[in-house]
Amino acid sequence: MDEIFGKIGSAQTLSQKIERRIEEAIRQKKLLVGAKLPSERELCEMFAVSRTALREALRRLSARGLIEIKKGSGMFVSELKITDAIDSLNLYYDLSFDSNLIPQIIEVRRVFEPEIARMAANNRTDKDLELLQKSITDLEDCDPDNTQMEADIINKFHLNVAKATCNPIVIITMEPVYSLLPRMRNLIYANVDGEKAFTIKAHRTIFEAIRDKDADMAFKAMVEQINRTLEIYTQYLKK
Amino acid sequence: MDEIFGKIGSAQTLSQKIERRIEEAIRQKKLLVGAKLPSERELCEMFAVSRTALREALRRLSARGLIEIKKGSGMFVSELKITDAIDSLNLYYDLSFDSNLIPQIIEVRRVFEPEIARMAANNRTDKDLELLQKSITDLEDCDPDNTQMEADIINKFHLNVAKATCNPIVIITMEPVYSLLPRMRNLIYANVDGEKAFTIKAHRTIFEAIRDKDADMAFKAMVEQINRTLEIYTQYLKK
DNA sequence: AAATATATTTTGGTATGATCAATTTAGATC
DNA sequence: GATCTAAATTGATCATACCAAAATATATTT
Repeated sequence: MDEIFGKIGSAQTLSQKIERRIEEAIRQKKLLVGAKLPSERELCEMFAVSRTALREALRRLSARGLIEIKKGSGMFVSELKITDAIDSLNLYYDLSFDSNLIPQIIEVRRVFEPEIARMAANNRTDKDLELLQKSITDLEDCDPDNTQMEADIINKFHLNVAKATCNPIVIITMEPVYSLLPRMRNLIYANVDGEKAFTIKAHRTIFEAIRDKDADMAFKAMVEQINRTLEIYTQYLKK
Repeated sequence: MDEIFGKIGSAQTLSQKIERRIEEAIRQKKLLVGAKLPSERELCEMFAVSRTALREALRRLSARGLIEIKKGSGMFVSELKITDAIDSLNLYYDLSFDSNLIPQIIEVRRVFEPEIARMAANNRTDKDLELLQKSITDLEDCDPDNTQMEADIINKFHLNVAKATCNPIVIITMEPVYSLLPRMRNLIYANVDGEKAFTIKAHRTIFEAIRDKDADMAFKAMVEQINRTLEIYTQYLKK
């Protein structure tokens, strides 16, 4: 009990109270996705507040992606997209980008991705395989000078591996991490000769292991791939 | 190019334009963290808009964590906290939670947490150790019948292990997962006799391994703990 | 002169009422 | 029954007034 003088009930503003009320209703599924909210005028009466206060609460909720406001037709509970959260994360990195995070991102990938590859090899569907196959051919066909596109394709491949685990928690867990990759890939690959050939080969190996449902091989191949990424980054740092 | 008929330039509302303008200024560091914005009345004049429109833009920005508004003193560019992004992720998880996901959550933990424990053993600071120590004693002192509190303490312990990795990416990645645990823990522990004794022992072992910087032991102990969780859950399902 | 108490000003928060513009709905027309 | 048109609904913006918290300036006290 060391928080005797913790923050006081933080005098919430009226519009914040309204925001919480509606947010709670959504969290508790009293308002389902797609449901139409009462009109502004009606809500004002129900809450017994002015339109000003009410509208500011609604603006906040829409800024957070909880509701969607359509002029002329009404306000609707929207399905919170994970991109809303990721946008927030990206904004964070835009504002406080710190290249120190790059090794930490790689570390996370080094620890998590091999296991993800193993899971994918065990659980992948034929549909997943098609997507992975497509990423591989896209990568091979990609203009060697277009490093941006190459980076995008590789990201997509890794995201598809995560999808192939058939575990939605894995996907939403890793999505924010992958969303950070474009920030660093260009930086790195642009500076290493002959890297592309290796990259293609490594990814093909991972693909084949998942295709053959060889979980241990998938694990191993992913370890190698990420270790290589780490090496390249370390090299890059020395320059 | 399959989006020939993609959405049109989405008629932005006035307050959204204002929001973007200010957001851009912040992104481009024209407004630095801590900087005080002009007062509402001044901004109205500068943008030549009404207070209503301006305020709604400001409410949005504060909802997203970009600015902080202090009644009576003014509005300030705030240091976007990582917790803003995490809150957003948590909300997403919260809304898309489904008890069918429980085994998949456990699977993710089984794969990720041992590695996290290893990282924690390698990187933990003394400060981290204190927090972990506190969680352990809290757990031992906890009223055996208060399963809710017990669950909270255990969650905190695991979150603190993640923090002890000293890798912010790990925290971002795992925090939303942990935020789901309170929903399932009660469900499970409430139904198993003699579980608490084991739980305490297991967590103490993890703690000691991290304390002694014994990475392999930390890994192993965490594996055991999670496997036990899985067992209990499986038992529970059969009932 | 320094510290304290008080009054004033500044700043964000809320309330009304009016008007504009996009959509939808209801009604009239063919 | 389909189509066009007018009216009603709904969110967006504006202008003005007043409230309340915080900061600042001023007066008072020691």
